[in-house]
Amino acid sequence: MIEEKGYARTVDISSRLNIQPPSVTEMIQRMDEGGYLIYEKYRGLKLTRKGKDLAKEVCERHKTLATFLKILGVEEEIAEVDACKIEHNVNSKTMARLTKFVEFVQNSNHNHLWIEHFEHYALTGEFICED
Amino acid sequence: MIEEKGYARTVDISSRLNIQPPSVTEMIQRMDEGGYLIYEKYRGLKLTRKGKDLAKEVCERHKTLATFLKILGVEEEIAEVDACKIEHNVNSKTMARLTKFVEFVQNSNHNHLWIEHFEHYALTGEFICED
DNA sequence: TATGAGTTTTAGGCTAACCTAAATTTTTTG
DNA sequence: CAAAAAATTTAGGTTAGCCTAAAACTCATA
Repeated sequence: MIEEKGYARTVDISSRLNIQPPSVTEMIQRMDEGGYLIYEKYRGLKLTRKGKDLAKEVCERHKTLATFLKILGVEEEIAEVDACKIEHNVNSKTMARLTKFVEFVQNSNHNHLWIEHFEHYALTGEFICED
Repeated sequence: MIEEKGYARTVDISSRLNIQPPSVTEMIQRMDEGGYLIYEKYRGLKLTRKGKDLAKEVCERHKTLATFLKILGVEEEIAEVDACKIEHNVNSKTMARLTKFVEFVQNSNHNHLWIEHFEHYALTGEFICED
């Protein structure tokens, strides 16, 4: 519904995050104090530059983490949930490393044989040896 | 110092965790209520079976996560800190997958060429192609 | 344009996890 | 073995992040 309207109401956020509307208002007020958004009571809010930058960073962290977990064979849904739990807590050097890893797997041309080998190991406990 | 004595005092725990002694006492009391340990005021405490099992599980999670991050090239210290932050939040299916991955890297006989390739990529941004 | 449905906010409350200051207990030592 | 030092606990306070119930506001429409 957010997508249709082009903006989010308090209720939209509260149902998306599975929390009650007053919690949303409260957090909006704290984000206003922190300078992440500009807020006008009952009327709406707008992200500031600072807010947008943070949002973008967290989104990217999330995407990277989720993709990463999926590469390792974690189910989509679990990967998404776990990415949420990790995205705020991890050192940025760690994130940088995970990002590199995802790039490495996704951007190189030759198909990563080792991933198939890993999947085989995860499934059977056996190592495929090519010598 | 804990290692020398064979047991931990409130102060040992508080300095290890960088929190004040009253916070330690408080948590000990909560863990007592939860059945994770048996506690005698001013005298000491002892982990129950339940407490030991949980401790063991969290230790293993920690070890796996830290090893995992180090395999990906995260610095030792950062890996340890981040492992602490993640160890309580991640789905056990995800943990299982990470465990498999660590086993896969550590137990297979042939040296994982892809890790060298990844390190090269992380360093230079270039892919090594062998064809 | 007044009203009622729906939305948003306020008010007040809860718990977890920390804190400091002060009281209590244990341990050390002169 | 008593007094001082150290460790531990209690008492009381804070903040974040949630909650419910009630008040305030908006807006469509009758």
